[in-house]
Amino acid sequence: MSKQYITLKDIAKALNLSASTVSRAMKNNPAISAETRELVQNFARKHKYKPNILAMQLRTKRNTTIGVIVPEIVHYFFSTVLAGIQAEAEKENYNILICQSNEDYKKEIKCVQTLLDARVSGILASQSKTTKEYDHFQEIVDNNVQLVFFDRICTGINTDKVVVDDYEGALKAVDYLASTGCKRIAFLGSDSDLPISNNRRMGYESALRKHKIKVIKSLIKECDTRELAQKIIPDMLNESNTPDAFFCINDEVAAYCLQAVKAVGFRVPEDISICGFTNGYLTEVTEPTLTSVDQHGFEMGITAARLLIDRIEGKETKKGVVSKLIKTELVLRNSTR
Amino acid sequence: MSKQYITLKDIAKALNLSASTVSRAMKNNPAISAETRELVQNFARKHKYKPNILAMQLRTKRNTTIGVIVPEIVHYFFSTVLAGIQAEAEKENYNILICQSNEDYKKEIKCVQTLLDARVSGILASQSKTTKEYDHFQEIVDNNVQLVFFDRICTGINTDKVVVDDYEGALKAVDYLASTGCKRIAFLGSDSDLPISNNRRMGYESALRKHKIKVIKSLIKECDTRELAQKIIPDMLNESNTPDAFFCINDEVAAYCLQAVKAVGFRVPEDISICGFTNGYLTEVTEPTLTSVDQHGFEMGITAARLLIDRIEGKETKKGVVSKLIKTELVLRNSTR
DNA sequence: AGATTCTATGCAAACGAATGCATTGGATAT
DNA sequence: ATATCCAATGCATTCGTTTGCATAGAATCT
Repeated sequence: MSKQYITLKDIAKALNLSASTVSRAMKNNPAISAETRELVQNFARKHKYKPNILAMQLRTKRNTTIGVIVPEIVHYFFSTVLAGIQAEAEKENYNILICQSNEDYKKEIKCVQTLLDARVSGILASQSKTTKEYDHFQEIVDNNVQLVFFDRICTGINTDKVVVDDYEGALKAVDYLASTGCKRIAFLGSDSDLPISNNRRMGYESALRKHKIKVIKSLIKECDTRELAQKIIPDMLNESNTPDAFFCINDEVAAYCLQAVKAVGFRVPEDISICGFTNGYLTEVTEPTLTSVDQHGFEMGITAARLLIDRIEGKETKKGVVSKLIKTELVLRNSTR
Repeated sequence: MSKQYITLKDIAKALNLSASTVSRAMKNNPAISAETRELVQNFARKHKYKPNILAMQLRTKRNTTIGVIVPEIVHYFFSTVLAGIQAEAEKENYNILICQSNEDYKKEIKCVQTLLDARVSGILASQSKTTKEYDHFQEIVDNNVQLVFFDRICTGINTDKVVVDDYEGALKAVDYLASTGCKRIAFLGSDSDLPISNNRRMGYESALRKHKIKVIKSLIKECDTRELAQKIIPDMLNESNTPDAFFCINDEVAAYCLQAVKAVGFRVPEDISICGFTNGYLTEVTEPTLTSVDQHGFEMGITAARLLIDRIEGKETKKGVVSKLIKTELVLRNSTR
């Protein structure tokens, strides 16, 4: 279709030079005289010459596109990470190709295929919740394509990763809750296969131990969506010994938790404290506003992209697996004492 | 770096055929005998042959990547549109390259360059708020690259577009407000240069006229961010004749409006009704929940991608400009009577 | 002046796939 | 038996760049 772009050969012909000379002149190759260089570059500028990246990449076998696989685009945290990836990639003149798995294993496989087909030189991935097998990720590695996981890492495969310090985030949050007098702190988590949930539970338990509070099984639930929140939380509030705090796996659950708690007549934070995880849009518009653990998604995106690009360009030379931790930050608002 | 992929030539050598035969066999070219076809395709499958898209595109000069320019990725509406674009593009085996202008004119120019450099065959764009000149968009057209605007269209350039029916959305919302008895309905809009804001104001005014309510200048403000909301709204509430409804340009402003209104002691919706625009995450977690106009971002993404791909493939043959309207939907919740 | 070096350039072959145009061998027609 | 045709395959070129190597002419050395 579009064929209006001018090529090296066109320039060469116009200037009575060979394509190789033009190529070198454009790249400031010292073998080319200053005059010709100027001549060529001026001509190129004037005629808006754009090198054909396809041809370039075909020839040099190096490609400046990286692929990203996220479970969902319409999601505060992931879109924040995407923004970070985009920022860093752009700085390094990489393009990013984005795929969405929709939390679906089959779709995730298709994403991998799409990205490998596109010959990306590296992939940043966050695993879908439903993924239990890893052959598709293994295929990436087998094809010598760099792979870095972020946030939802894949435990079945040994490769670089960037994760939020979930343990520490949970620890700080629950420590804070306990230090303000909460004794029966509930943990609303996710599938315990997911490291992010598991690590937070460990942080949660550590904090409890630190405060000499017993870990009670019935206060730990798998509850990571709006639907589950609206089903599970009212039940928990009906039991004899109601929680006096909820530490939630994400802001959404925390927000619906807030509603459920208020609906039953408890005051927040006087009777029950609530803390979320993400620190996204929602935190400022709930009533009361929501205390939450910030995951620094933008920074995570930058870090992950940085690491991937360093791998691609051979600047990160560590032989084994590189793991980076992104620090969390507890942001206090009015849903906690 | 990555050179492990197997090529047509490799297959040819292994099977003692020529590359052209292999190429044709892979494409089910009838000139090739059934046996050879099977032979080749089985071999290819077994060795996970992936055609090199770069080479293919270089040769055929058609490229299946489309670029997208959005003002912000971390934004409910735009991320929804992105998801729609992604879904449609994937269905048609197109890849999408995403750029973010950050509402910055200079950055937007850079986005265009990046996408043209990448030789995308089409671009979907939503203009940044700060853009007042259009040379960069013109360059897209000049290079014979297809261009479709969505949502924030560029008035300075004559090309296909997909927009929300802002006029009708505003009309429906304000009509509803008036029909529930609101008499002094404020409009919190955006820069009047932006068609989306202007069209909504017109819808707003039409609704008022329909209900024989006078349009009052002081009830129309430019207020499209959290910061402005927190500054402007309290002032409006302090005036003698306070509004009894706010129709806001987005959910965010509506949510902060809600807070400001309640802070002064008004009840929502009894004293003052509030209506947002977007119908995103926020609407369910405010108190009361927020009535809002749904923009059907996902559908917009699909429609825009569809149109662009049809243009690229020559299936949309209309000579002039194609404009598509996405219908809105008023979603009633508890912030309106 | 002849040999050597350097400077600036061009030639040609890649990269991987697609494709118009041969070419081959066998089958059919005459 | 020869001419004709078709089916199946190969050759060679092309897309736009890059790059090792060759080469031309000028400059320097001896």
